[in-house]
Amino acid sequence: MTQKEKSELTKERLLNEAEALFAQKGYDAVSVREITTVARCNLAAVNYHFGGKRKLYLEVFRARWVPRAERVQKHFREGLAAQGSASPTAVTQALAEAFLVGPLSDEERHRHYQLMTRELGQPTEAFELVAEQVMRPFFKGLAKTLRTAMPEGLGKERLMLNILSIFAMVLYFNFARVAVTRITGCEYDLAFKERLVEHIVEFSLNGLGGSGKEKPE
Amino acid sequence: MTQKEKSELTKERLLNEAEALFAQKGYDAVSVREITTVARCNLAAVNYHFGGKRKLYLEVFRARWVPRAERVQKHFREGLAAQGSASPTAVTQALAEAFLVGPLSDEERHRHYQLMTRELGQPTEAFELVAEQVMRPFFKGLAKTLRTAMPEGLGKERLMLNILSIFAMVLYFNFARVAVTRITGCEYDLAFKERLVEHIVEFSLNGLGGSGKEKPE
DNA sequence: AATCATATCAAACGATCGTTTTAATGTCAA
DNA sequence: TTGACATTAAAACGATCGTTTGATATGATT
Repeated sequence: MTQKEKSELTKERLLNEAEALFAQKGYDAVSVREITTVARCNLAAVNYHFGGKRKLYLEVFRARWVPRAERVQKHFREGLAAQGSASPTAVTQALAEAFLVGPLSDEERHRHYQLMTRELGQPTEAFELVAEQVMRPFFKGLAKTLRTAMPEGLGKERLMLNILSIFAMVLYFNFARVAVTRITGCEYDLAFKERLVEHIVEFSLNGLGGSGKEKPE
Repeated sequence: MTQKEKSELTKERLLNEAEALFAQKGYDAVSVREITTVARCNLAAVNYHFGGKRKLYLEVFRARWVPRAERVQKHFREGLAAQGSASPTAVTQALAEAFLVGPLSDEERHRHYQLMTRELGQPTEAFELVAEQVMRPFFKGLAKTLRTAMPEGLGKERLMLNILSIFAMVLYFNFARVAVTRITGCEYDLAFKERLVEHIVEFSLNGLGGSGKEKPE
């Protein structure tokens, strides 16, 4: 193995472990020593390869988060195309499927949304990256897709709020797993996650009305 | 002013400033020196009055967060009673009103949900407090209220998921204000917050279907 | 084989962290 | 007024933080 390849492996390990730790504990709660220890390399490696802790954090988003988000988006577009329709039902179904199941492993998805939620609550430079390279093009395309299938009277803002509300549930049920488990008593096994997808799709499409018609007062 | 009263004022200032900083930056990103500086007291005051940084954090939840949550719950119950009905519509309306407007000032509410969301994503001892003293009784009562108004076939789990989904939106739109502003282009002024309440209520009740009927394919 | 560039390493840097210690100050009862 | 007590204040503690340094080892180049 060449020198260059070994160096690349070290960078890979650092990115992987850094992402896992940042997602799990947040930027401030993770030390460079902790990262380099689990990545089995020297303390100075972070500064040597990335130029510092902050830049490693940003590189996690550049080299890991953004590409993964693009994979999810691609999966969504293909799923929507496969349905042959851009109705709200089809879009919602495809959205929920892509973001809750999609091309990611469960562990990957958990990390993904943890990082995202942290940035949402406390935006840093990384959020600029995500907003510009991932969110903006996605929302632009999605709004265009949906506009043709929804009533013309529906303003752009309402459209955005609808999409954001679906996101809210997706992020929440991934971010707050521990709490959700505690409240519902359900572990995040395959069966529960399937029910979760079903619920979010149904709720997004029909709200409370979908899972039970309102009794007359 | 007596000695005791002055001491209480110091504790009050510490609790207030600590809560604001913890909500804004998260536990790890806030130092005891920062808290004591903005609270205009000595560095040692945190240890003297609360026994340490961790215990101050817990006291923020005990003395500030839990009582505030109980105020919100009281407001919800009264709002529901005023409607004279426990239909899903009435409950949703009362929920959204209590949690998005309710008895709290905007700043208070923002802090409240920031702290909550941080605990959801990374539960500490404080989450135990919240789960036991606030969430458990609330969900218990809410489930009981809703069960009579919803179809009998609707399982307890689905009921929980519906409530959690409303929570998800409430938390999200409070926690991710910066991002929401960035995406929608809307500032969190009074008008936008009113539209937000309207949206969440409508979305919770009718999903996407409520804000625009699906076009035939 | 000799030279150079690169990656890794142990060690130490100054800064800041939460906490403790010790002294000074103010308050209230006796 | 004096002694006891509670609170504040300044200073220092050891630990850990992110980063830098200089030495060493390793692979590539001439």
